[in-house]
Formats: sequence, structure tokens, C-alpha cells
Amino acid sequence: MRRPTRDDVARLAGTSTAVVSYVINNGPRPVAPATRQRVLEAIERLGYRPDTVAQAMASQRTNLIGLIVPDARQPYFAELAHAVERAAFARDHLVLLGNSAYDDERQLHYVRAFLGMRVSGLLLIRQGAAEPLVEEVSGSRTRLVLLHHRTDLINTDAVVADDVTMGVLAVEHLLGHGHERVACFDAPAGTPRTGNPVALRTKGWRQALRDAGIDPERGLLHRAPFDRYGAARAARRVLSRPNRPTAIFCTTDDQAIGVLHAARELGLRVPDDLAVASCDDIAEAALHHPSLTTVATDREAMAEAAVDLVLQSRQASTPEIRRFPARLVTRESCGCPPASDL
Amino acid sequence: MRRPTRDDVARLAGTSTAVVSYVINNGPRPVAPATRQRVLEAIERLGYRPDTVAQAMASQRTNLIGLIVPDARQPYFAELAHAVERAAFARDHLVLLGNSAYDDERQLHYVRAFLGMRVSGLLLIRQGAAEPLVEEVSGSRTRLVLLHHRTDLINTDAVVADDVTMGVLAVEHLLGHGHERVACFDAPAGTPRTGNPVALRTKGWRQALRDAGIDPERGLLHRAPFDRYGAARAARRVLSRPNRPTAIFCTTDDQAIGVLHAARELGLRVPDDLAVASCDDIAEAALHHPSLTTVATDREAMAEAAVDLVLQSRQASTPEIRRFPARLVTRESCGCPPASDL
DNA sequence: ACCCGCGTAGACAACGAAGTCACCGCAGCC
DNA sequence: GGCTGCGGTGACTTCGTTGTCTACGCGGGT
Repeated sequence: MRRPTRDDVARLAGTSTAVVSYVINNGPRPVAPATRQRVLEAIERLGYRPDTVAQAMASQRTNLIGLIVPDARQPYFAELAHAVERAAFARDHLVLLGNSAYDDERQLHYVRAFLGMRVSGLLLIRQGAAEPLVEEVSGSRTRLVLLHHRTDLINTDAVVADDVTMGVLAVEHLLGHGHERVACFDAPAGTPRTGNPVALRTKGWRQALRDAGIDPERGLLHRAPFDRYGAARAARRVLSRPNRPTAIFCTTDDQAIGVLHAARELGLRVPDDLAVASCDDIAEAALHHPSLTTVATDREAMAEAAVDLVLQSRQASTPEIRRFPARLVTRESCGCPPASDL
Repeated sequence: MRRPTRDDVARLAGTSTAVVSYVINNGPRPVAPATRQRVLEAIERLGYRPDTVAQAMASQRTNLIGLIVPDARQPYFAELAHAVERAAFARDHLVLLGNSAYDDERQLHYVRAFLGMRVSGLLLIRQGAAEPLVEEVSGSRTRLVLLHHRTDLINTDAVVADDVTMGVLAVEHLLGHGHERVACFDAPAGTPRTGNPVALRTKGWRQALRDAGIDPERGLLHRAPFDRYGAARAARRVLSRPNRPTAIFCTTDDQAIGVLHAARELGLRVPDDLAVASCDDIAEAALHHPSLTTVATDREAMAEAAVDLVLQSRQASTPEIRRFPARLVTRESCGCPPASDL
């Protein structure tokens, strides 16, 4: 009942253990076809699988990628995590998943645990400040790539979207529908803003208004929670005021869904009484009622780039930041006719 | 720049390596407080972290749980995976996540890869037949627990919901609203049905109709894809027929969301022209428009039970199946007044 | 002086592979 | 017949721990 080892295979195949390793790893020495065949047959008969732990021990490498997200239940992160898993699978790596739950300590716990596992790469949608994380990782040979959040000033790679443009595209489109009071739902108060994609999207909102000759006045900028219920609560407040906006730009689809819910409760029709546009293009955006106008990014491509970066054993000379373009997807919530998505 | 080892700690603390291990593992031998203190300080100063790989190598145990789901993007699985991660975290274990993508081979690949990693437990929302998986795992000391799907006849543990009752609750409620033509959206054709929760929910539909003296006629049972777009396509066909149902029971919320979308396209008002109820109670169900009446299960509790089962080193005498109760959540889609969910 | 036992020291064998190295047998070649 | 190169051998080290085993110092009881 003992799990077969390399020695068992060698014995059955009538070869030495070294040859078994050569066959498995295709090298570093050539093996004659006949011998290789005998070894493969022995492996097959014993149902031998090399022990990954022992391999990691000996080779000082693992086939593990650590991925830390704030909350894998949220569609955006779930889709990103899925894309990372696909990319890792294609490169014969496994994914260790941790949820930071928007908690700095928990995030640090996972970083340490993953380093302890000797992951060959660490992918992180960071929470809080970046410095402690980078410091924790420096000194290990493990590579760290930040996903989603940019980090200038910090010596680590990142894969991000062109967040400013995302805001600009969405807001320009709302302006194109004739709106002038376009509010913005930004990140909740207290969120660190350096390199934060949400802060950049808000910057895009500001920029688009200015370019249209409109003053991005303070009364239009709202700090709202990221979760749907929190966003709905915030929206109820904003929409109940006398001088309510005629359009809202949300920095995430999740917020937008909360806003739509609040609008419905208040008897406001979307898009007639209130237009909404947001960012991310999660799967739900297309099937929501009304469907969401949003700015999409190519998550698959971003995840692949991140995995490639993290597995690439290049010397870290200067941090590499890969930025991906954004694309507006018009649907009902802004006032465009519903596309036949199906 | 080399990562510090236990030897470095022992040298700095002026003790032997054994004592360092005793301190870290709290045993098996006692350590005098003063010595313990010196060791802890040395660990602190060096920033020493035990190498998890080496620990696994020597102790023949890992702190890894392998979790395989069909598609972690789908809200139901995402929520389940999140709950598993939480439970694992609380028990100081890490989660390896794999998506089987509804593909038998890929699922098997992950089972093998995770066994190769010597995970201490394997949690599986299975895809396809259970036998090959159980066979693959038997022989290793790893425990396998099936989540979501029941498997009688097979020698392995499982954590499931009371799926038949889920169907009964939803359908009885629809009948209570006065509907008589209650259709059922079942799994797509070709899905294995033994122990499949969806098949059991359909059984609940049949049972509820019979109990109400209604014939669950063939024309009311529809095989529909699980994804939203596929379900929407199926719904368009069903709802365009002359003798269309006045209510639809969907075995998953995802299907229901597709049905709602199709109804809207066809100009049918929900719940007036068509009532809908489903199962799962994903987060989205509450904020959809109209909000979804659905049958909920306690995913947190199920995930915890699954993790406990998989980590429990009990001798597998007879497979343990833990079944969790279901609870109807009434919202708009069935005709009930909208609850103030927030 | 002798024994006892606690707390620790120090050594060492696992664990299962990777990788290295010296060496060997054999076929083909000039 | 000696040389070369290929394919293979078998033993050994390494990786960083765990866990076990023997030995030792030292204080207290007899």
C-alpha cells in the first residue's frame, strides 16, 4: 500500500534510478529508446507519480503560483482568478489561492505562508500599502507581481489596465447622452489611493468633465463602499437630495448594481431618470436588468501576462509595468438601445 | 541573501537544532523558558521561517487542501470556494484551487497533481462519474470528500444539501401562488444523474406536483444548459410555444437569471405573466430585477463540515454523508411582495 | 560517594527526489 | 589493438526538516 518511489521503478525496469530521472525530466543525459520504453512501462505498471514535495526539495523549485485576492466571491476577482488559473494550468503550474478579505494582516499571513511554501511566483491584488509586502518578499528568490493596482516607486512588476482612460470613456459617453450633472462613485473613504485603479478611474471622470468644460464640483464626488449593499445605501442618500445628478459613473460594476437597485427602490427609471455607467464588465453586466453600460478590460490577457511575468526568471533590473487598453461596451443603463447580446 | 535555516537559528541561539524544533512545534519534549526565549529571539532576528516543503518532506504531512470545482467564476461555486478557504484558513491550511471546466480529463489531472503534492485532503465538486476519481485516490492516504454531489454506492464521504426538499419547497410555493403549469428547467441532456443534485431537485419538482394532484407531464420538463445564455435560449423556445407554462422552477439561480432575461425580451412581465423560482440563493439573487425567489442552503456550514471531514483522520469504516437543510427565501420573482433586503 | 531524573546536547537516519561523478561495457572506427 | 563516444551504472551528496536515540551535566536525595 506504500506509494511507489523512483527506486521501485528502477528495480522493476531493471535500470538505475538515475535513468528513471532522466526519462522523467528528459535529460540531462540522453536515454536509448528501448530503455526509455522499459522505464515508461514500469512507471505505468506501478502507477508511479513523482513526489512533488521531494522534487521541490531537491530541485529548489516548485510549480506553485500563489494568488492573493481581496475576495474571490466578487465577480471581477473571481473572473481574474479563473483566468490566472487557466494560464497557470497551461504552464503546468498549480495555484494556491488566498483571500485577504481586505485585511492587511491576513494578506501578510498569506504572503508569508506562500513564501514558506516556496511558491515560484506571487500574484497579488493588493490591499493596503505595498511597501511591507515588497519588503517581505525581497530577500527571497520569489517574484512578486501586482495585479490590478499600479505601484510606481516600488521595485516590483505590475499588470494593470489603463484606468484613467476607463473613466474617460465612460464619462464621455454619458456626456454624449446630454448629461451635465454626472456624479462619480469613488472608493470608500480611507482607501489608500496611490496606484489604486479606482482613484485613477475617478481621475478619468474629472478629466472628461474638464475637457467638456464642466466643473467636476465637489458635490458630485461620492465615497461609496465597494459592496453592492453599501453602494445602494450611498446611492439612496445621493439620489434623495434635491439637486440629484442625472447620471452616475461608478468605478466598479458592483457599485453600479447597487445604484440600480437604489434607483429602482426610489422609483427612478433607468436610463430615463438616471443614467449609469461603470467599469469592469463582469459577466452579470450583460444580463442585469437594465443591462449595464461599462468599460471592459481583457482579463484573460492580463492574467496571462501576469503569470508570464511572474514565471519569467529575468533579473529584476527595472520593474516592468504592463498596461492593458480598455473598451467601452454600451448597453441599456446609459440610454443606448439594448444590444442583442446573445 | 540565503534563506536562514534551523541551523542558523541554533547557532545564533547557542542551542542545538533539536531544541529549535521543539520550540517551533511545542514538543515533543519540554523546553526551559529561558532557552525558549533565546530561540525565539534568534528566530526573530534572523527572520527565520521554517521551510514548509522540508517540513512536509520530513513529517509526511502537508497543510494543503486541494479544492476542485467546475468553474470558480460561477457565483455558487465561488461562494462555496470562498467558504472553504475561510474554513481552511481557520484550521491553518492552504487551499490549492483547480477548475475542472466540466472536463473529466482536466479534473483527473488536478486530482493527480494534488495527490502528487501530497495534499492532506481533497475536496471535489465532481464532474462526470465518481468511480475513476475514487479509484485514483484510494491507495493514497489522502482523504476525499465530495461536495455538493451525493454518491451512494461509493466508498467516500460527502457533504450535500437536501436537494429533493429544495425542489419541493420551491415548487410548493409556486403552486401556492395558484400556478398549475409549473415547468422545470433540469440539467442539460447527457449529464450523469446518479447523486446529481440537479436531478434530485427535479425529483422534488415531480414530487410536489404529484402531491398537489397534478401530473408532472413530459412537456413541462426541459433540459437546459447551466449557463445563463444557454438557459435564456432554452427559455425563449419554451416561452414562445402556444401552451406556455405560467411558472418555471429552475434547478439553479443561474438558469433562472437566463429565464428572466428571455422573459423580458419576449415582453413577459415577471411575476405577472410568468413566475420563477430556483435554487442556490447566490448573492445576485437579492439584487437582481426582479429579485429571485430561491431556496437557500448554508454554504458556510457545508464548507466547514467538508473541511472538517477531510482533515479528520478517522479510519474510513463506512462513508459519512452529511446532509444540510434548505430554506425558502421569497422575493419578487414568484409574486411575493419585494422584501426590504437591505 | 552513588543513584536518579530533568533538561539539554549532538548525532543521525529518515523523507524522495535531483544531480554529480567516476567508472564500465560495448560498438564502430582507423 | 587501441581510441572514441555513447549509454548506462551505482554510489553518493544535497535539500531542510522531523523524530529518535544516546549521552551528558548537574542538583538533590540517600
